[in-house]
Amino acid sequence: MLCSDIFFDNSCVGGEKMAYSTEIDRKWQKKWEETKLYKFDRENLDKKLYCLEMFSYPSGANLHVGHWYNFGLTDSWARMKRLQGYNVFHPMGFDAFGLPAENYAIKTGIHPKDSTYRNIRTMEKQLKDMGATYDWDYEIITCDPEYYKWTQWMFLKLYENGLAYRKKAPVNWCPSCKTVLANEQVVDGACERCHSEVTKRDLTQWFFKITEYAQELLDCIPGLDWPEKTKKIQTNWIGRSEGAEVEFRVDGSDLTFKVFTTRADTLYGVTYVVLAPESEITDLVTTEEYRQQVEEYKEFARKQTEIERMSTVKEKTGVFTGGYAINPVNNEKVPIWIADYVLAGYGTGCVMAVPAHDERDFEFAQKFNLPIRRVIRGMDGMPDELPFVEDGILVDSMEFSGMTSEQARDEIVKKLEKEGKGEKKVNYRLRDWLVSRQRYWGAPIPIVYCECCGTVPVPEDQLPVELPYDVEFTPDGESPLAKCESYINTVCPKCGKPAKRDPDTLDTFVCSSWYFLRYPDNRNDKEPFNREWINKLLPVDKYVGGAEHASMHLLYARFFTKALRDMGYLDFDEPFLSLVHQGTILGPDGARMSKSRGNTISPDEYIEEYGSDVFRLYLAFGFAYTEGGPWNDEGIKAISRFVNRVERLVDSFLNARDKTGSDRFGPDEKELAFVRNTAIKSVTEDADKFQFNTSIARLMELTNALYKYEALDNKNRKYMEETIRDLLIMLSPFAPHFAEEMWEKMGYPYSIFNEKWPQYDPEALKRDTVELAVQINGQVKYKIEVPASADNKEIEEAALNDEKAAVYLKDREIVKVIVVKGRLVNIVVKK
RNA sequence: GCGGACAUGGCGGAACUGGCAGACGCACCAGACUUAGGAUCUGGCGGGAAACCGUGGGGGUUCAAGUCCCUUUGUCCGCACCA
Repeated sequence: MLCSDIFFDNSCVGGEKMAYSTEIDRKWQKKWEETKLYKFDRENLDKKLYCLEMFSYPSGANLHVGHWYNFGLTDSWARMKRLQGYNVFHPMGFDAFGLPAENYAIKTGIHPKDSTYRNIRTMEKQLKDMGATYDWDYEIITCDPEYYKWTQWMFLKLYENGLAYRKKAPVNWCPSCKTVLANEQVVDGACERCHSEVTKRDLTQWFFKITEYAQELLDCIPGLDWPEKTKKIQTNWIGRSEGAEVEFRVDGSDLTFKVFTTRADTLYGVTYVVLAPESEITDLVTTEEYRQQVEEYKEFARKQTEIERMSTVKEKTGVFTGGYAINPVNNEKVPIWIADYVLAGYGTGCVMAVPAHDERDFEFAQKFNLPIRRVIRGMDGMPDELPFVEDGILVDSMEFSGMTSEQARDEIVKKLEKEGKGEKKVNYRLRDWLVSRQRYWGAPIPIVYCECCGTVPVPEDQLPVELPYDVEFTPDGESPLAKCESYINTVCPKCGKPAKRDPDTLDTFVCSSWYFLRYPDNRNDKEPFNREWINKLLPVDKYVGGAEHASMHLLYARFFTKALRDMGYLDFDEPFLSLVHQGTILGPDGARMSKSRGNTISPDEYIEEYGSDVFRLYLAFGFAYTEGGPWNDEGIKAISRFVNRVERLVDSFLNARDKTGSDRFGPDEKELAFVRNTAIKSVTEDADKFQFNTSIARLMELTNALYKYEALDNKNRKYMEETIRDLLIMLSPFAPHFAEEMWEKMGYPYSIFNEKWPQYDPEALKRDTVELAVQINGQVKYKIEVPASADNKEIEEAALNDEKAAVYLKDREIVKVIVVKGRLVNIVVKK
């Protein structure tokens, strides 16, 4: 038993202490810090590269596999870029406001501020243990008053520029989180965070006018180096739709209302109009006789949860208001209904119903016995039973009859335009961003309400509006800050009379909408950032984080950037030029990791056993980066073996260093050179596009080739050393501590990270002869060896004259021969 | 319901612009070294006795298809009464 360690441990080869471990990690982390290896160089900005991971929420637990996958591998990428001569700016910080800390406080009584800062300390330590290249001088923490002061400043600037406004509107309410939510935070009718069913509440809340930028947000998407999927999500989220706005008059009154339609060609088929139950004009058109049923229906609609309302299978409901509208194209009187299939937030909240040519209207009309009038026929006898929703030829539409739908849309709107009753209109699905939250742990909204002066922004020199510490934050639907007398009661900055502060805090997405702008200038206490300086450092060149932020953070950050540009604070259009999403590492059972499933993988245990580099390397090698996949214990063991294999290679090289070698450059060296240069080329290209698995594969091949070469009796030690040198440099981004240790072992000067990334020699990739596959009618039958320089004619001859060819060509006619240089020869024959 | 992505050995995953499918690794098998092996090294490894067959299923285009087109199934994602 006593000896088992020695026997079963691989640490005693060649009498020297072997095996990379956490000790090596610590050794180099210390040295890197002491020598300030990763300090960003503020001078040489012509080759700057801003590499950023989405910062994270400081949770109490240790870093999980997902953090390592995102941070560790992006760090490898950053390290490679550094070796390639880039001046890499790679900061890290914390998205520290948010619900978990507050909920934790409600449960345990520990103040969010205390738990958050404690968690941040733990996480900082863990991130340092990971050995990433972060320059901590640029750290930011969004719950620091020095940071949220500027978040509040952002709010005020948006307010001054008409991009922040307050309105009363039906807003999404999560009964469990006891706060409102932005549209983006409602997923399938449920709260994104706690999955409770979201309901509607009529509240006065702050909004950011992101819709003002809908078109530009859409227009810039094609130019972004982002995953297509993410671009598509944003495009759909913005949801541009072209149509017309048409004005209807209410019968017997001066009142008018507009409807948005993409099918102006069907205007002659309108048989009724429908208002959203929440629409303000509902009350105005409702007649006394129908008032009660309208009120009852409004109540019914209001009570529904989002999930109920969104259900497309449910039967249509609605009631007649008693009022009538006049169709502007033919002055026909049509009844006005209200129904919850019309959404208050989209378009004008009113639709013209054309049951003959719209499925929803058709269903509704059938149920309530409303007239259905065909005005479109299918083209060329195309089947056109109702509801016929395609384009076609107009019928029964006065002078427009006979036109195509496309033509009629234009002509009808033109006519309405002349009469001032309609115009072309682009509509967006995107709604303004609701930013108020009835919670404590967030940046306070810097607004004061004064009885005399009304809504008064807090003057800049009074920022930050600090969060009070002693607060009762049990949520009851009212903002915790509202109950904090000392906070809520203040004086009006304008007139000095008593006034009240806004009791809400800002959505944490506001904090993360501009943090990338603050990193480069995080100590600036005069302004959020210096314009000239961030114009030099931004945009972010490579942004890496989860795909779940496609329609929220990434859209908001783009909006902020554009708004700040237009307000004159910066001079670029987009914050993140290139974006990568990491995949998800699943549990060994292939399911999403979760405590309840008991399939979580704790990085710490593996790091303790194998060291941080082995863990990182496994994450790099075992998965397609953007896909992720199931964890596999065997995989990490394999990587550990690979690391040991490299170390043994270095050791055996060193043991024989003094022995004489040759300086020949024969076939063996040529073969080694081929593998070496292939590796350089492939690793450079693959790692650049976050294809780490194939990068590591090429390094394994190079290691295998070196082993093969090492086994030879007579070798060119100088060339072998050069090759090992390249191997270590290329391995260093992925296994930084280990590579640094091997580098030192080889006797090279500190640090490997100050070396130059190797460049491949195209000559070494050329082989003297190449093997080509020969196909007969597309099937590979045999192989031939030809000089690499052979032209098509020579290759064809070699293929046809090969001794193996005869069998296949006997009694057959050669139709043609296709030669693909360097690949194959295809001989097409027939009997 | 609409839109998109994906589907490759026992497993994780490779495959340029249509050009030898299965790189690299795991697992497995054999051998070597060994008192020993869960260490290390060497070799093998899609199926099939072979002809041949093989990239979810079916069809097509092409000299040639994992890759392009049509269709179908399954998984995942986005949107979901958007007028």
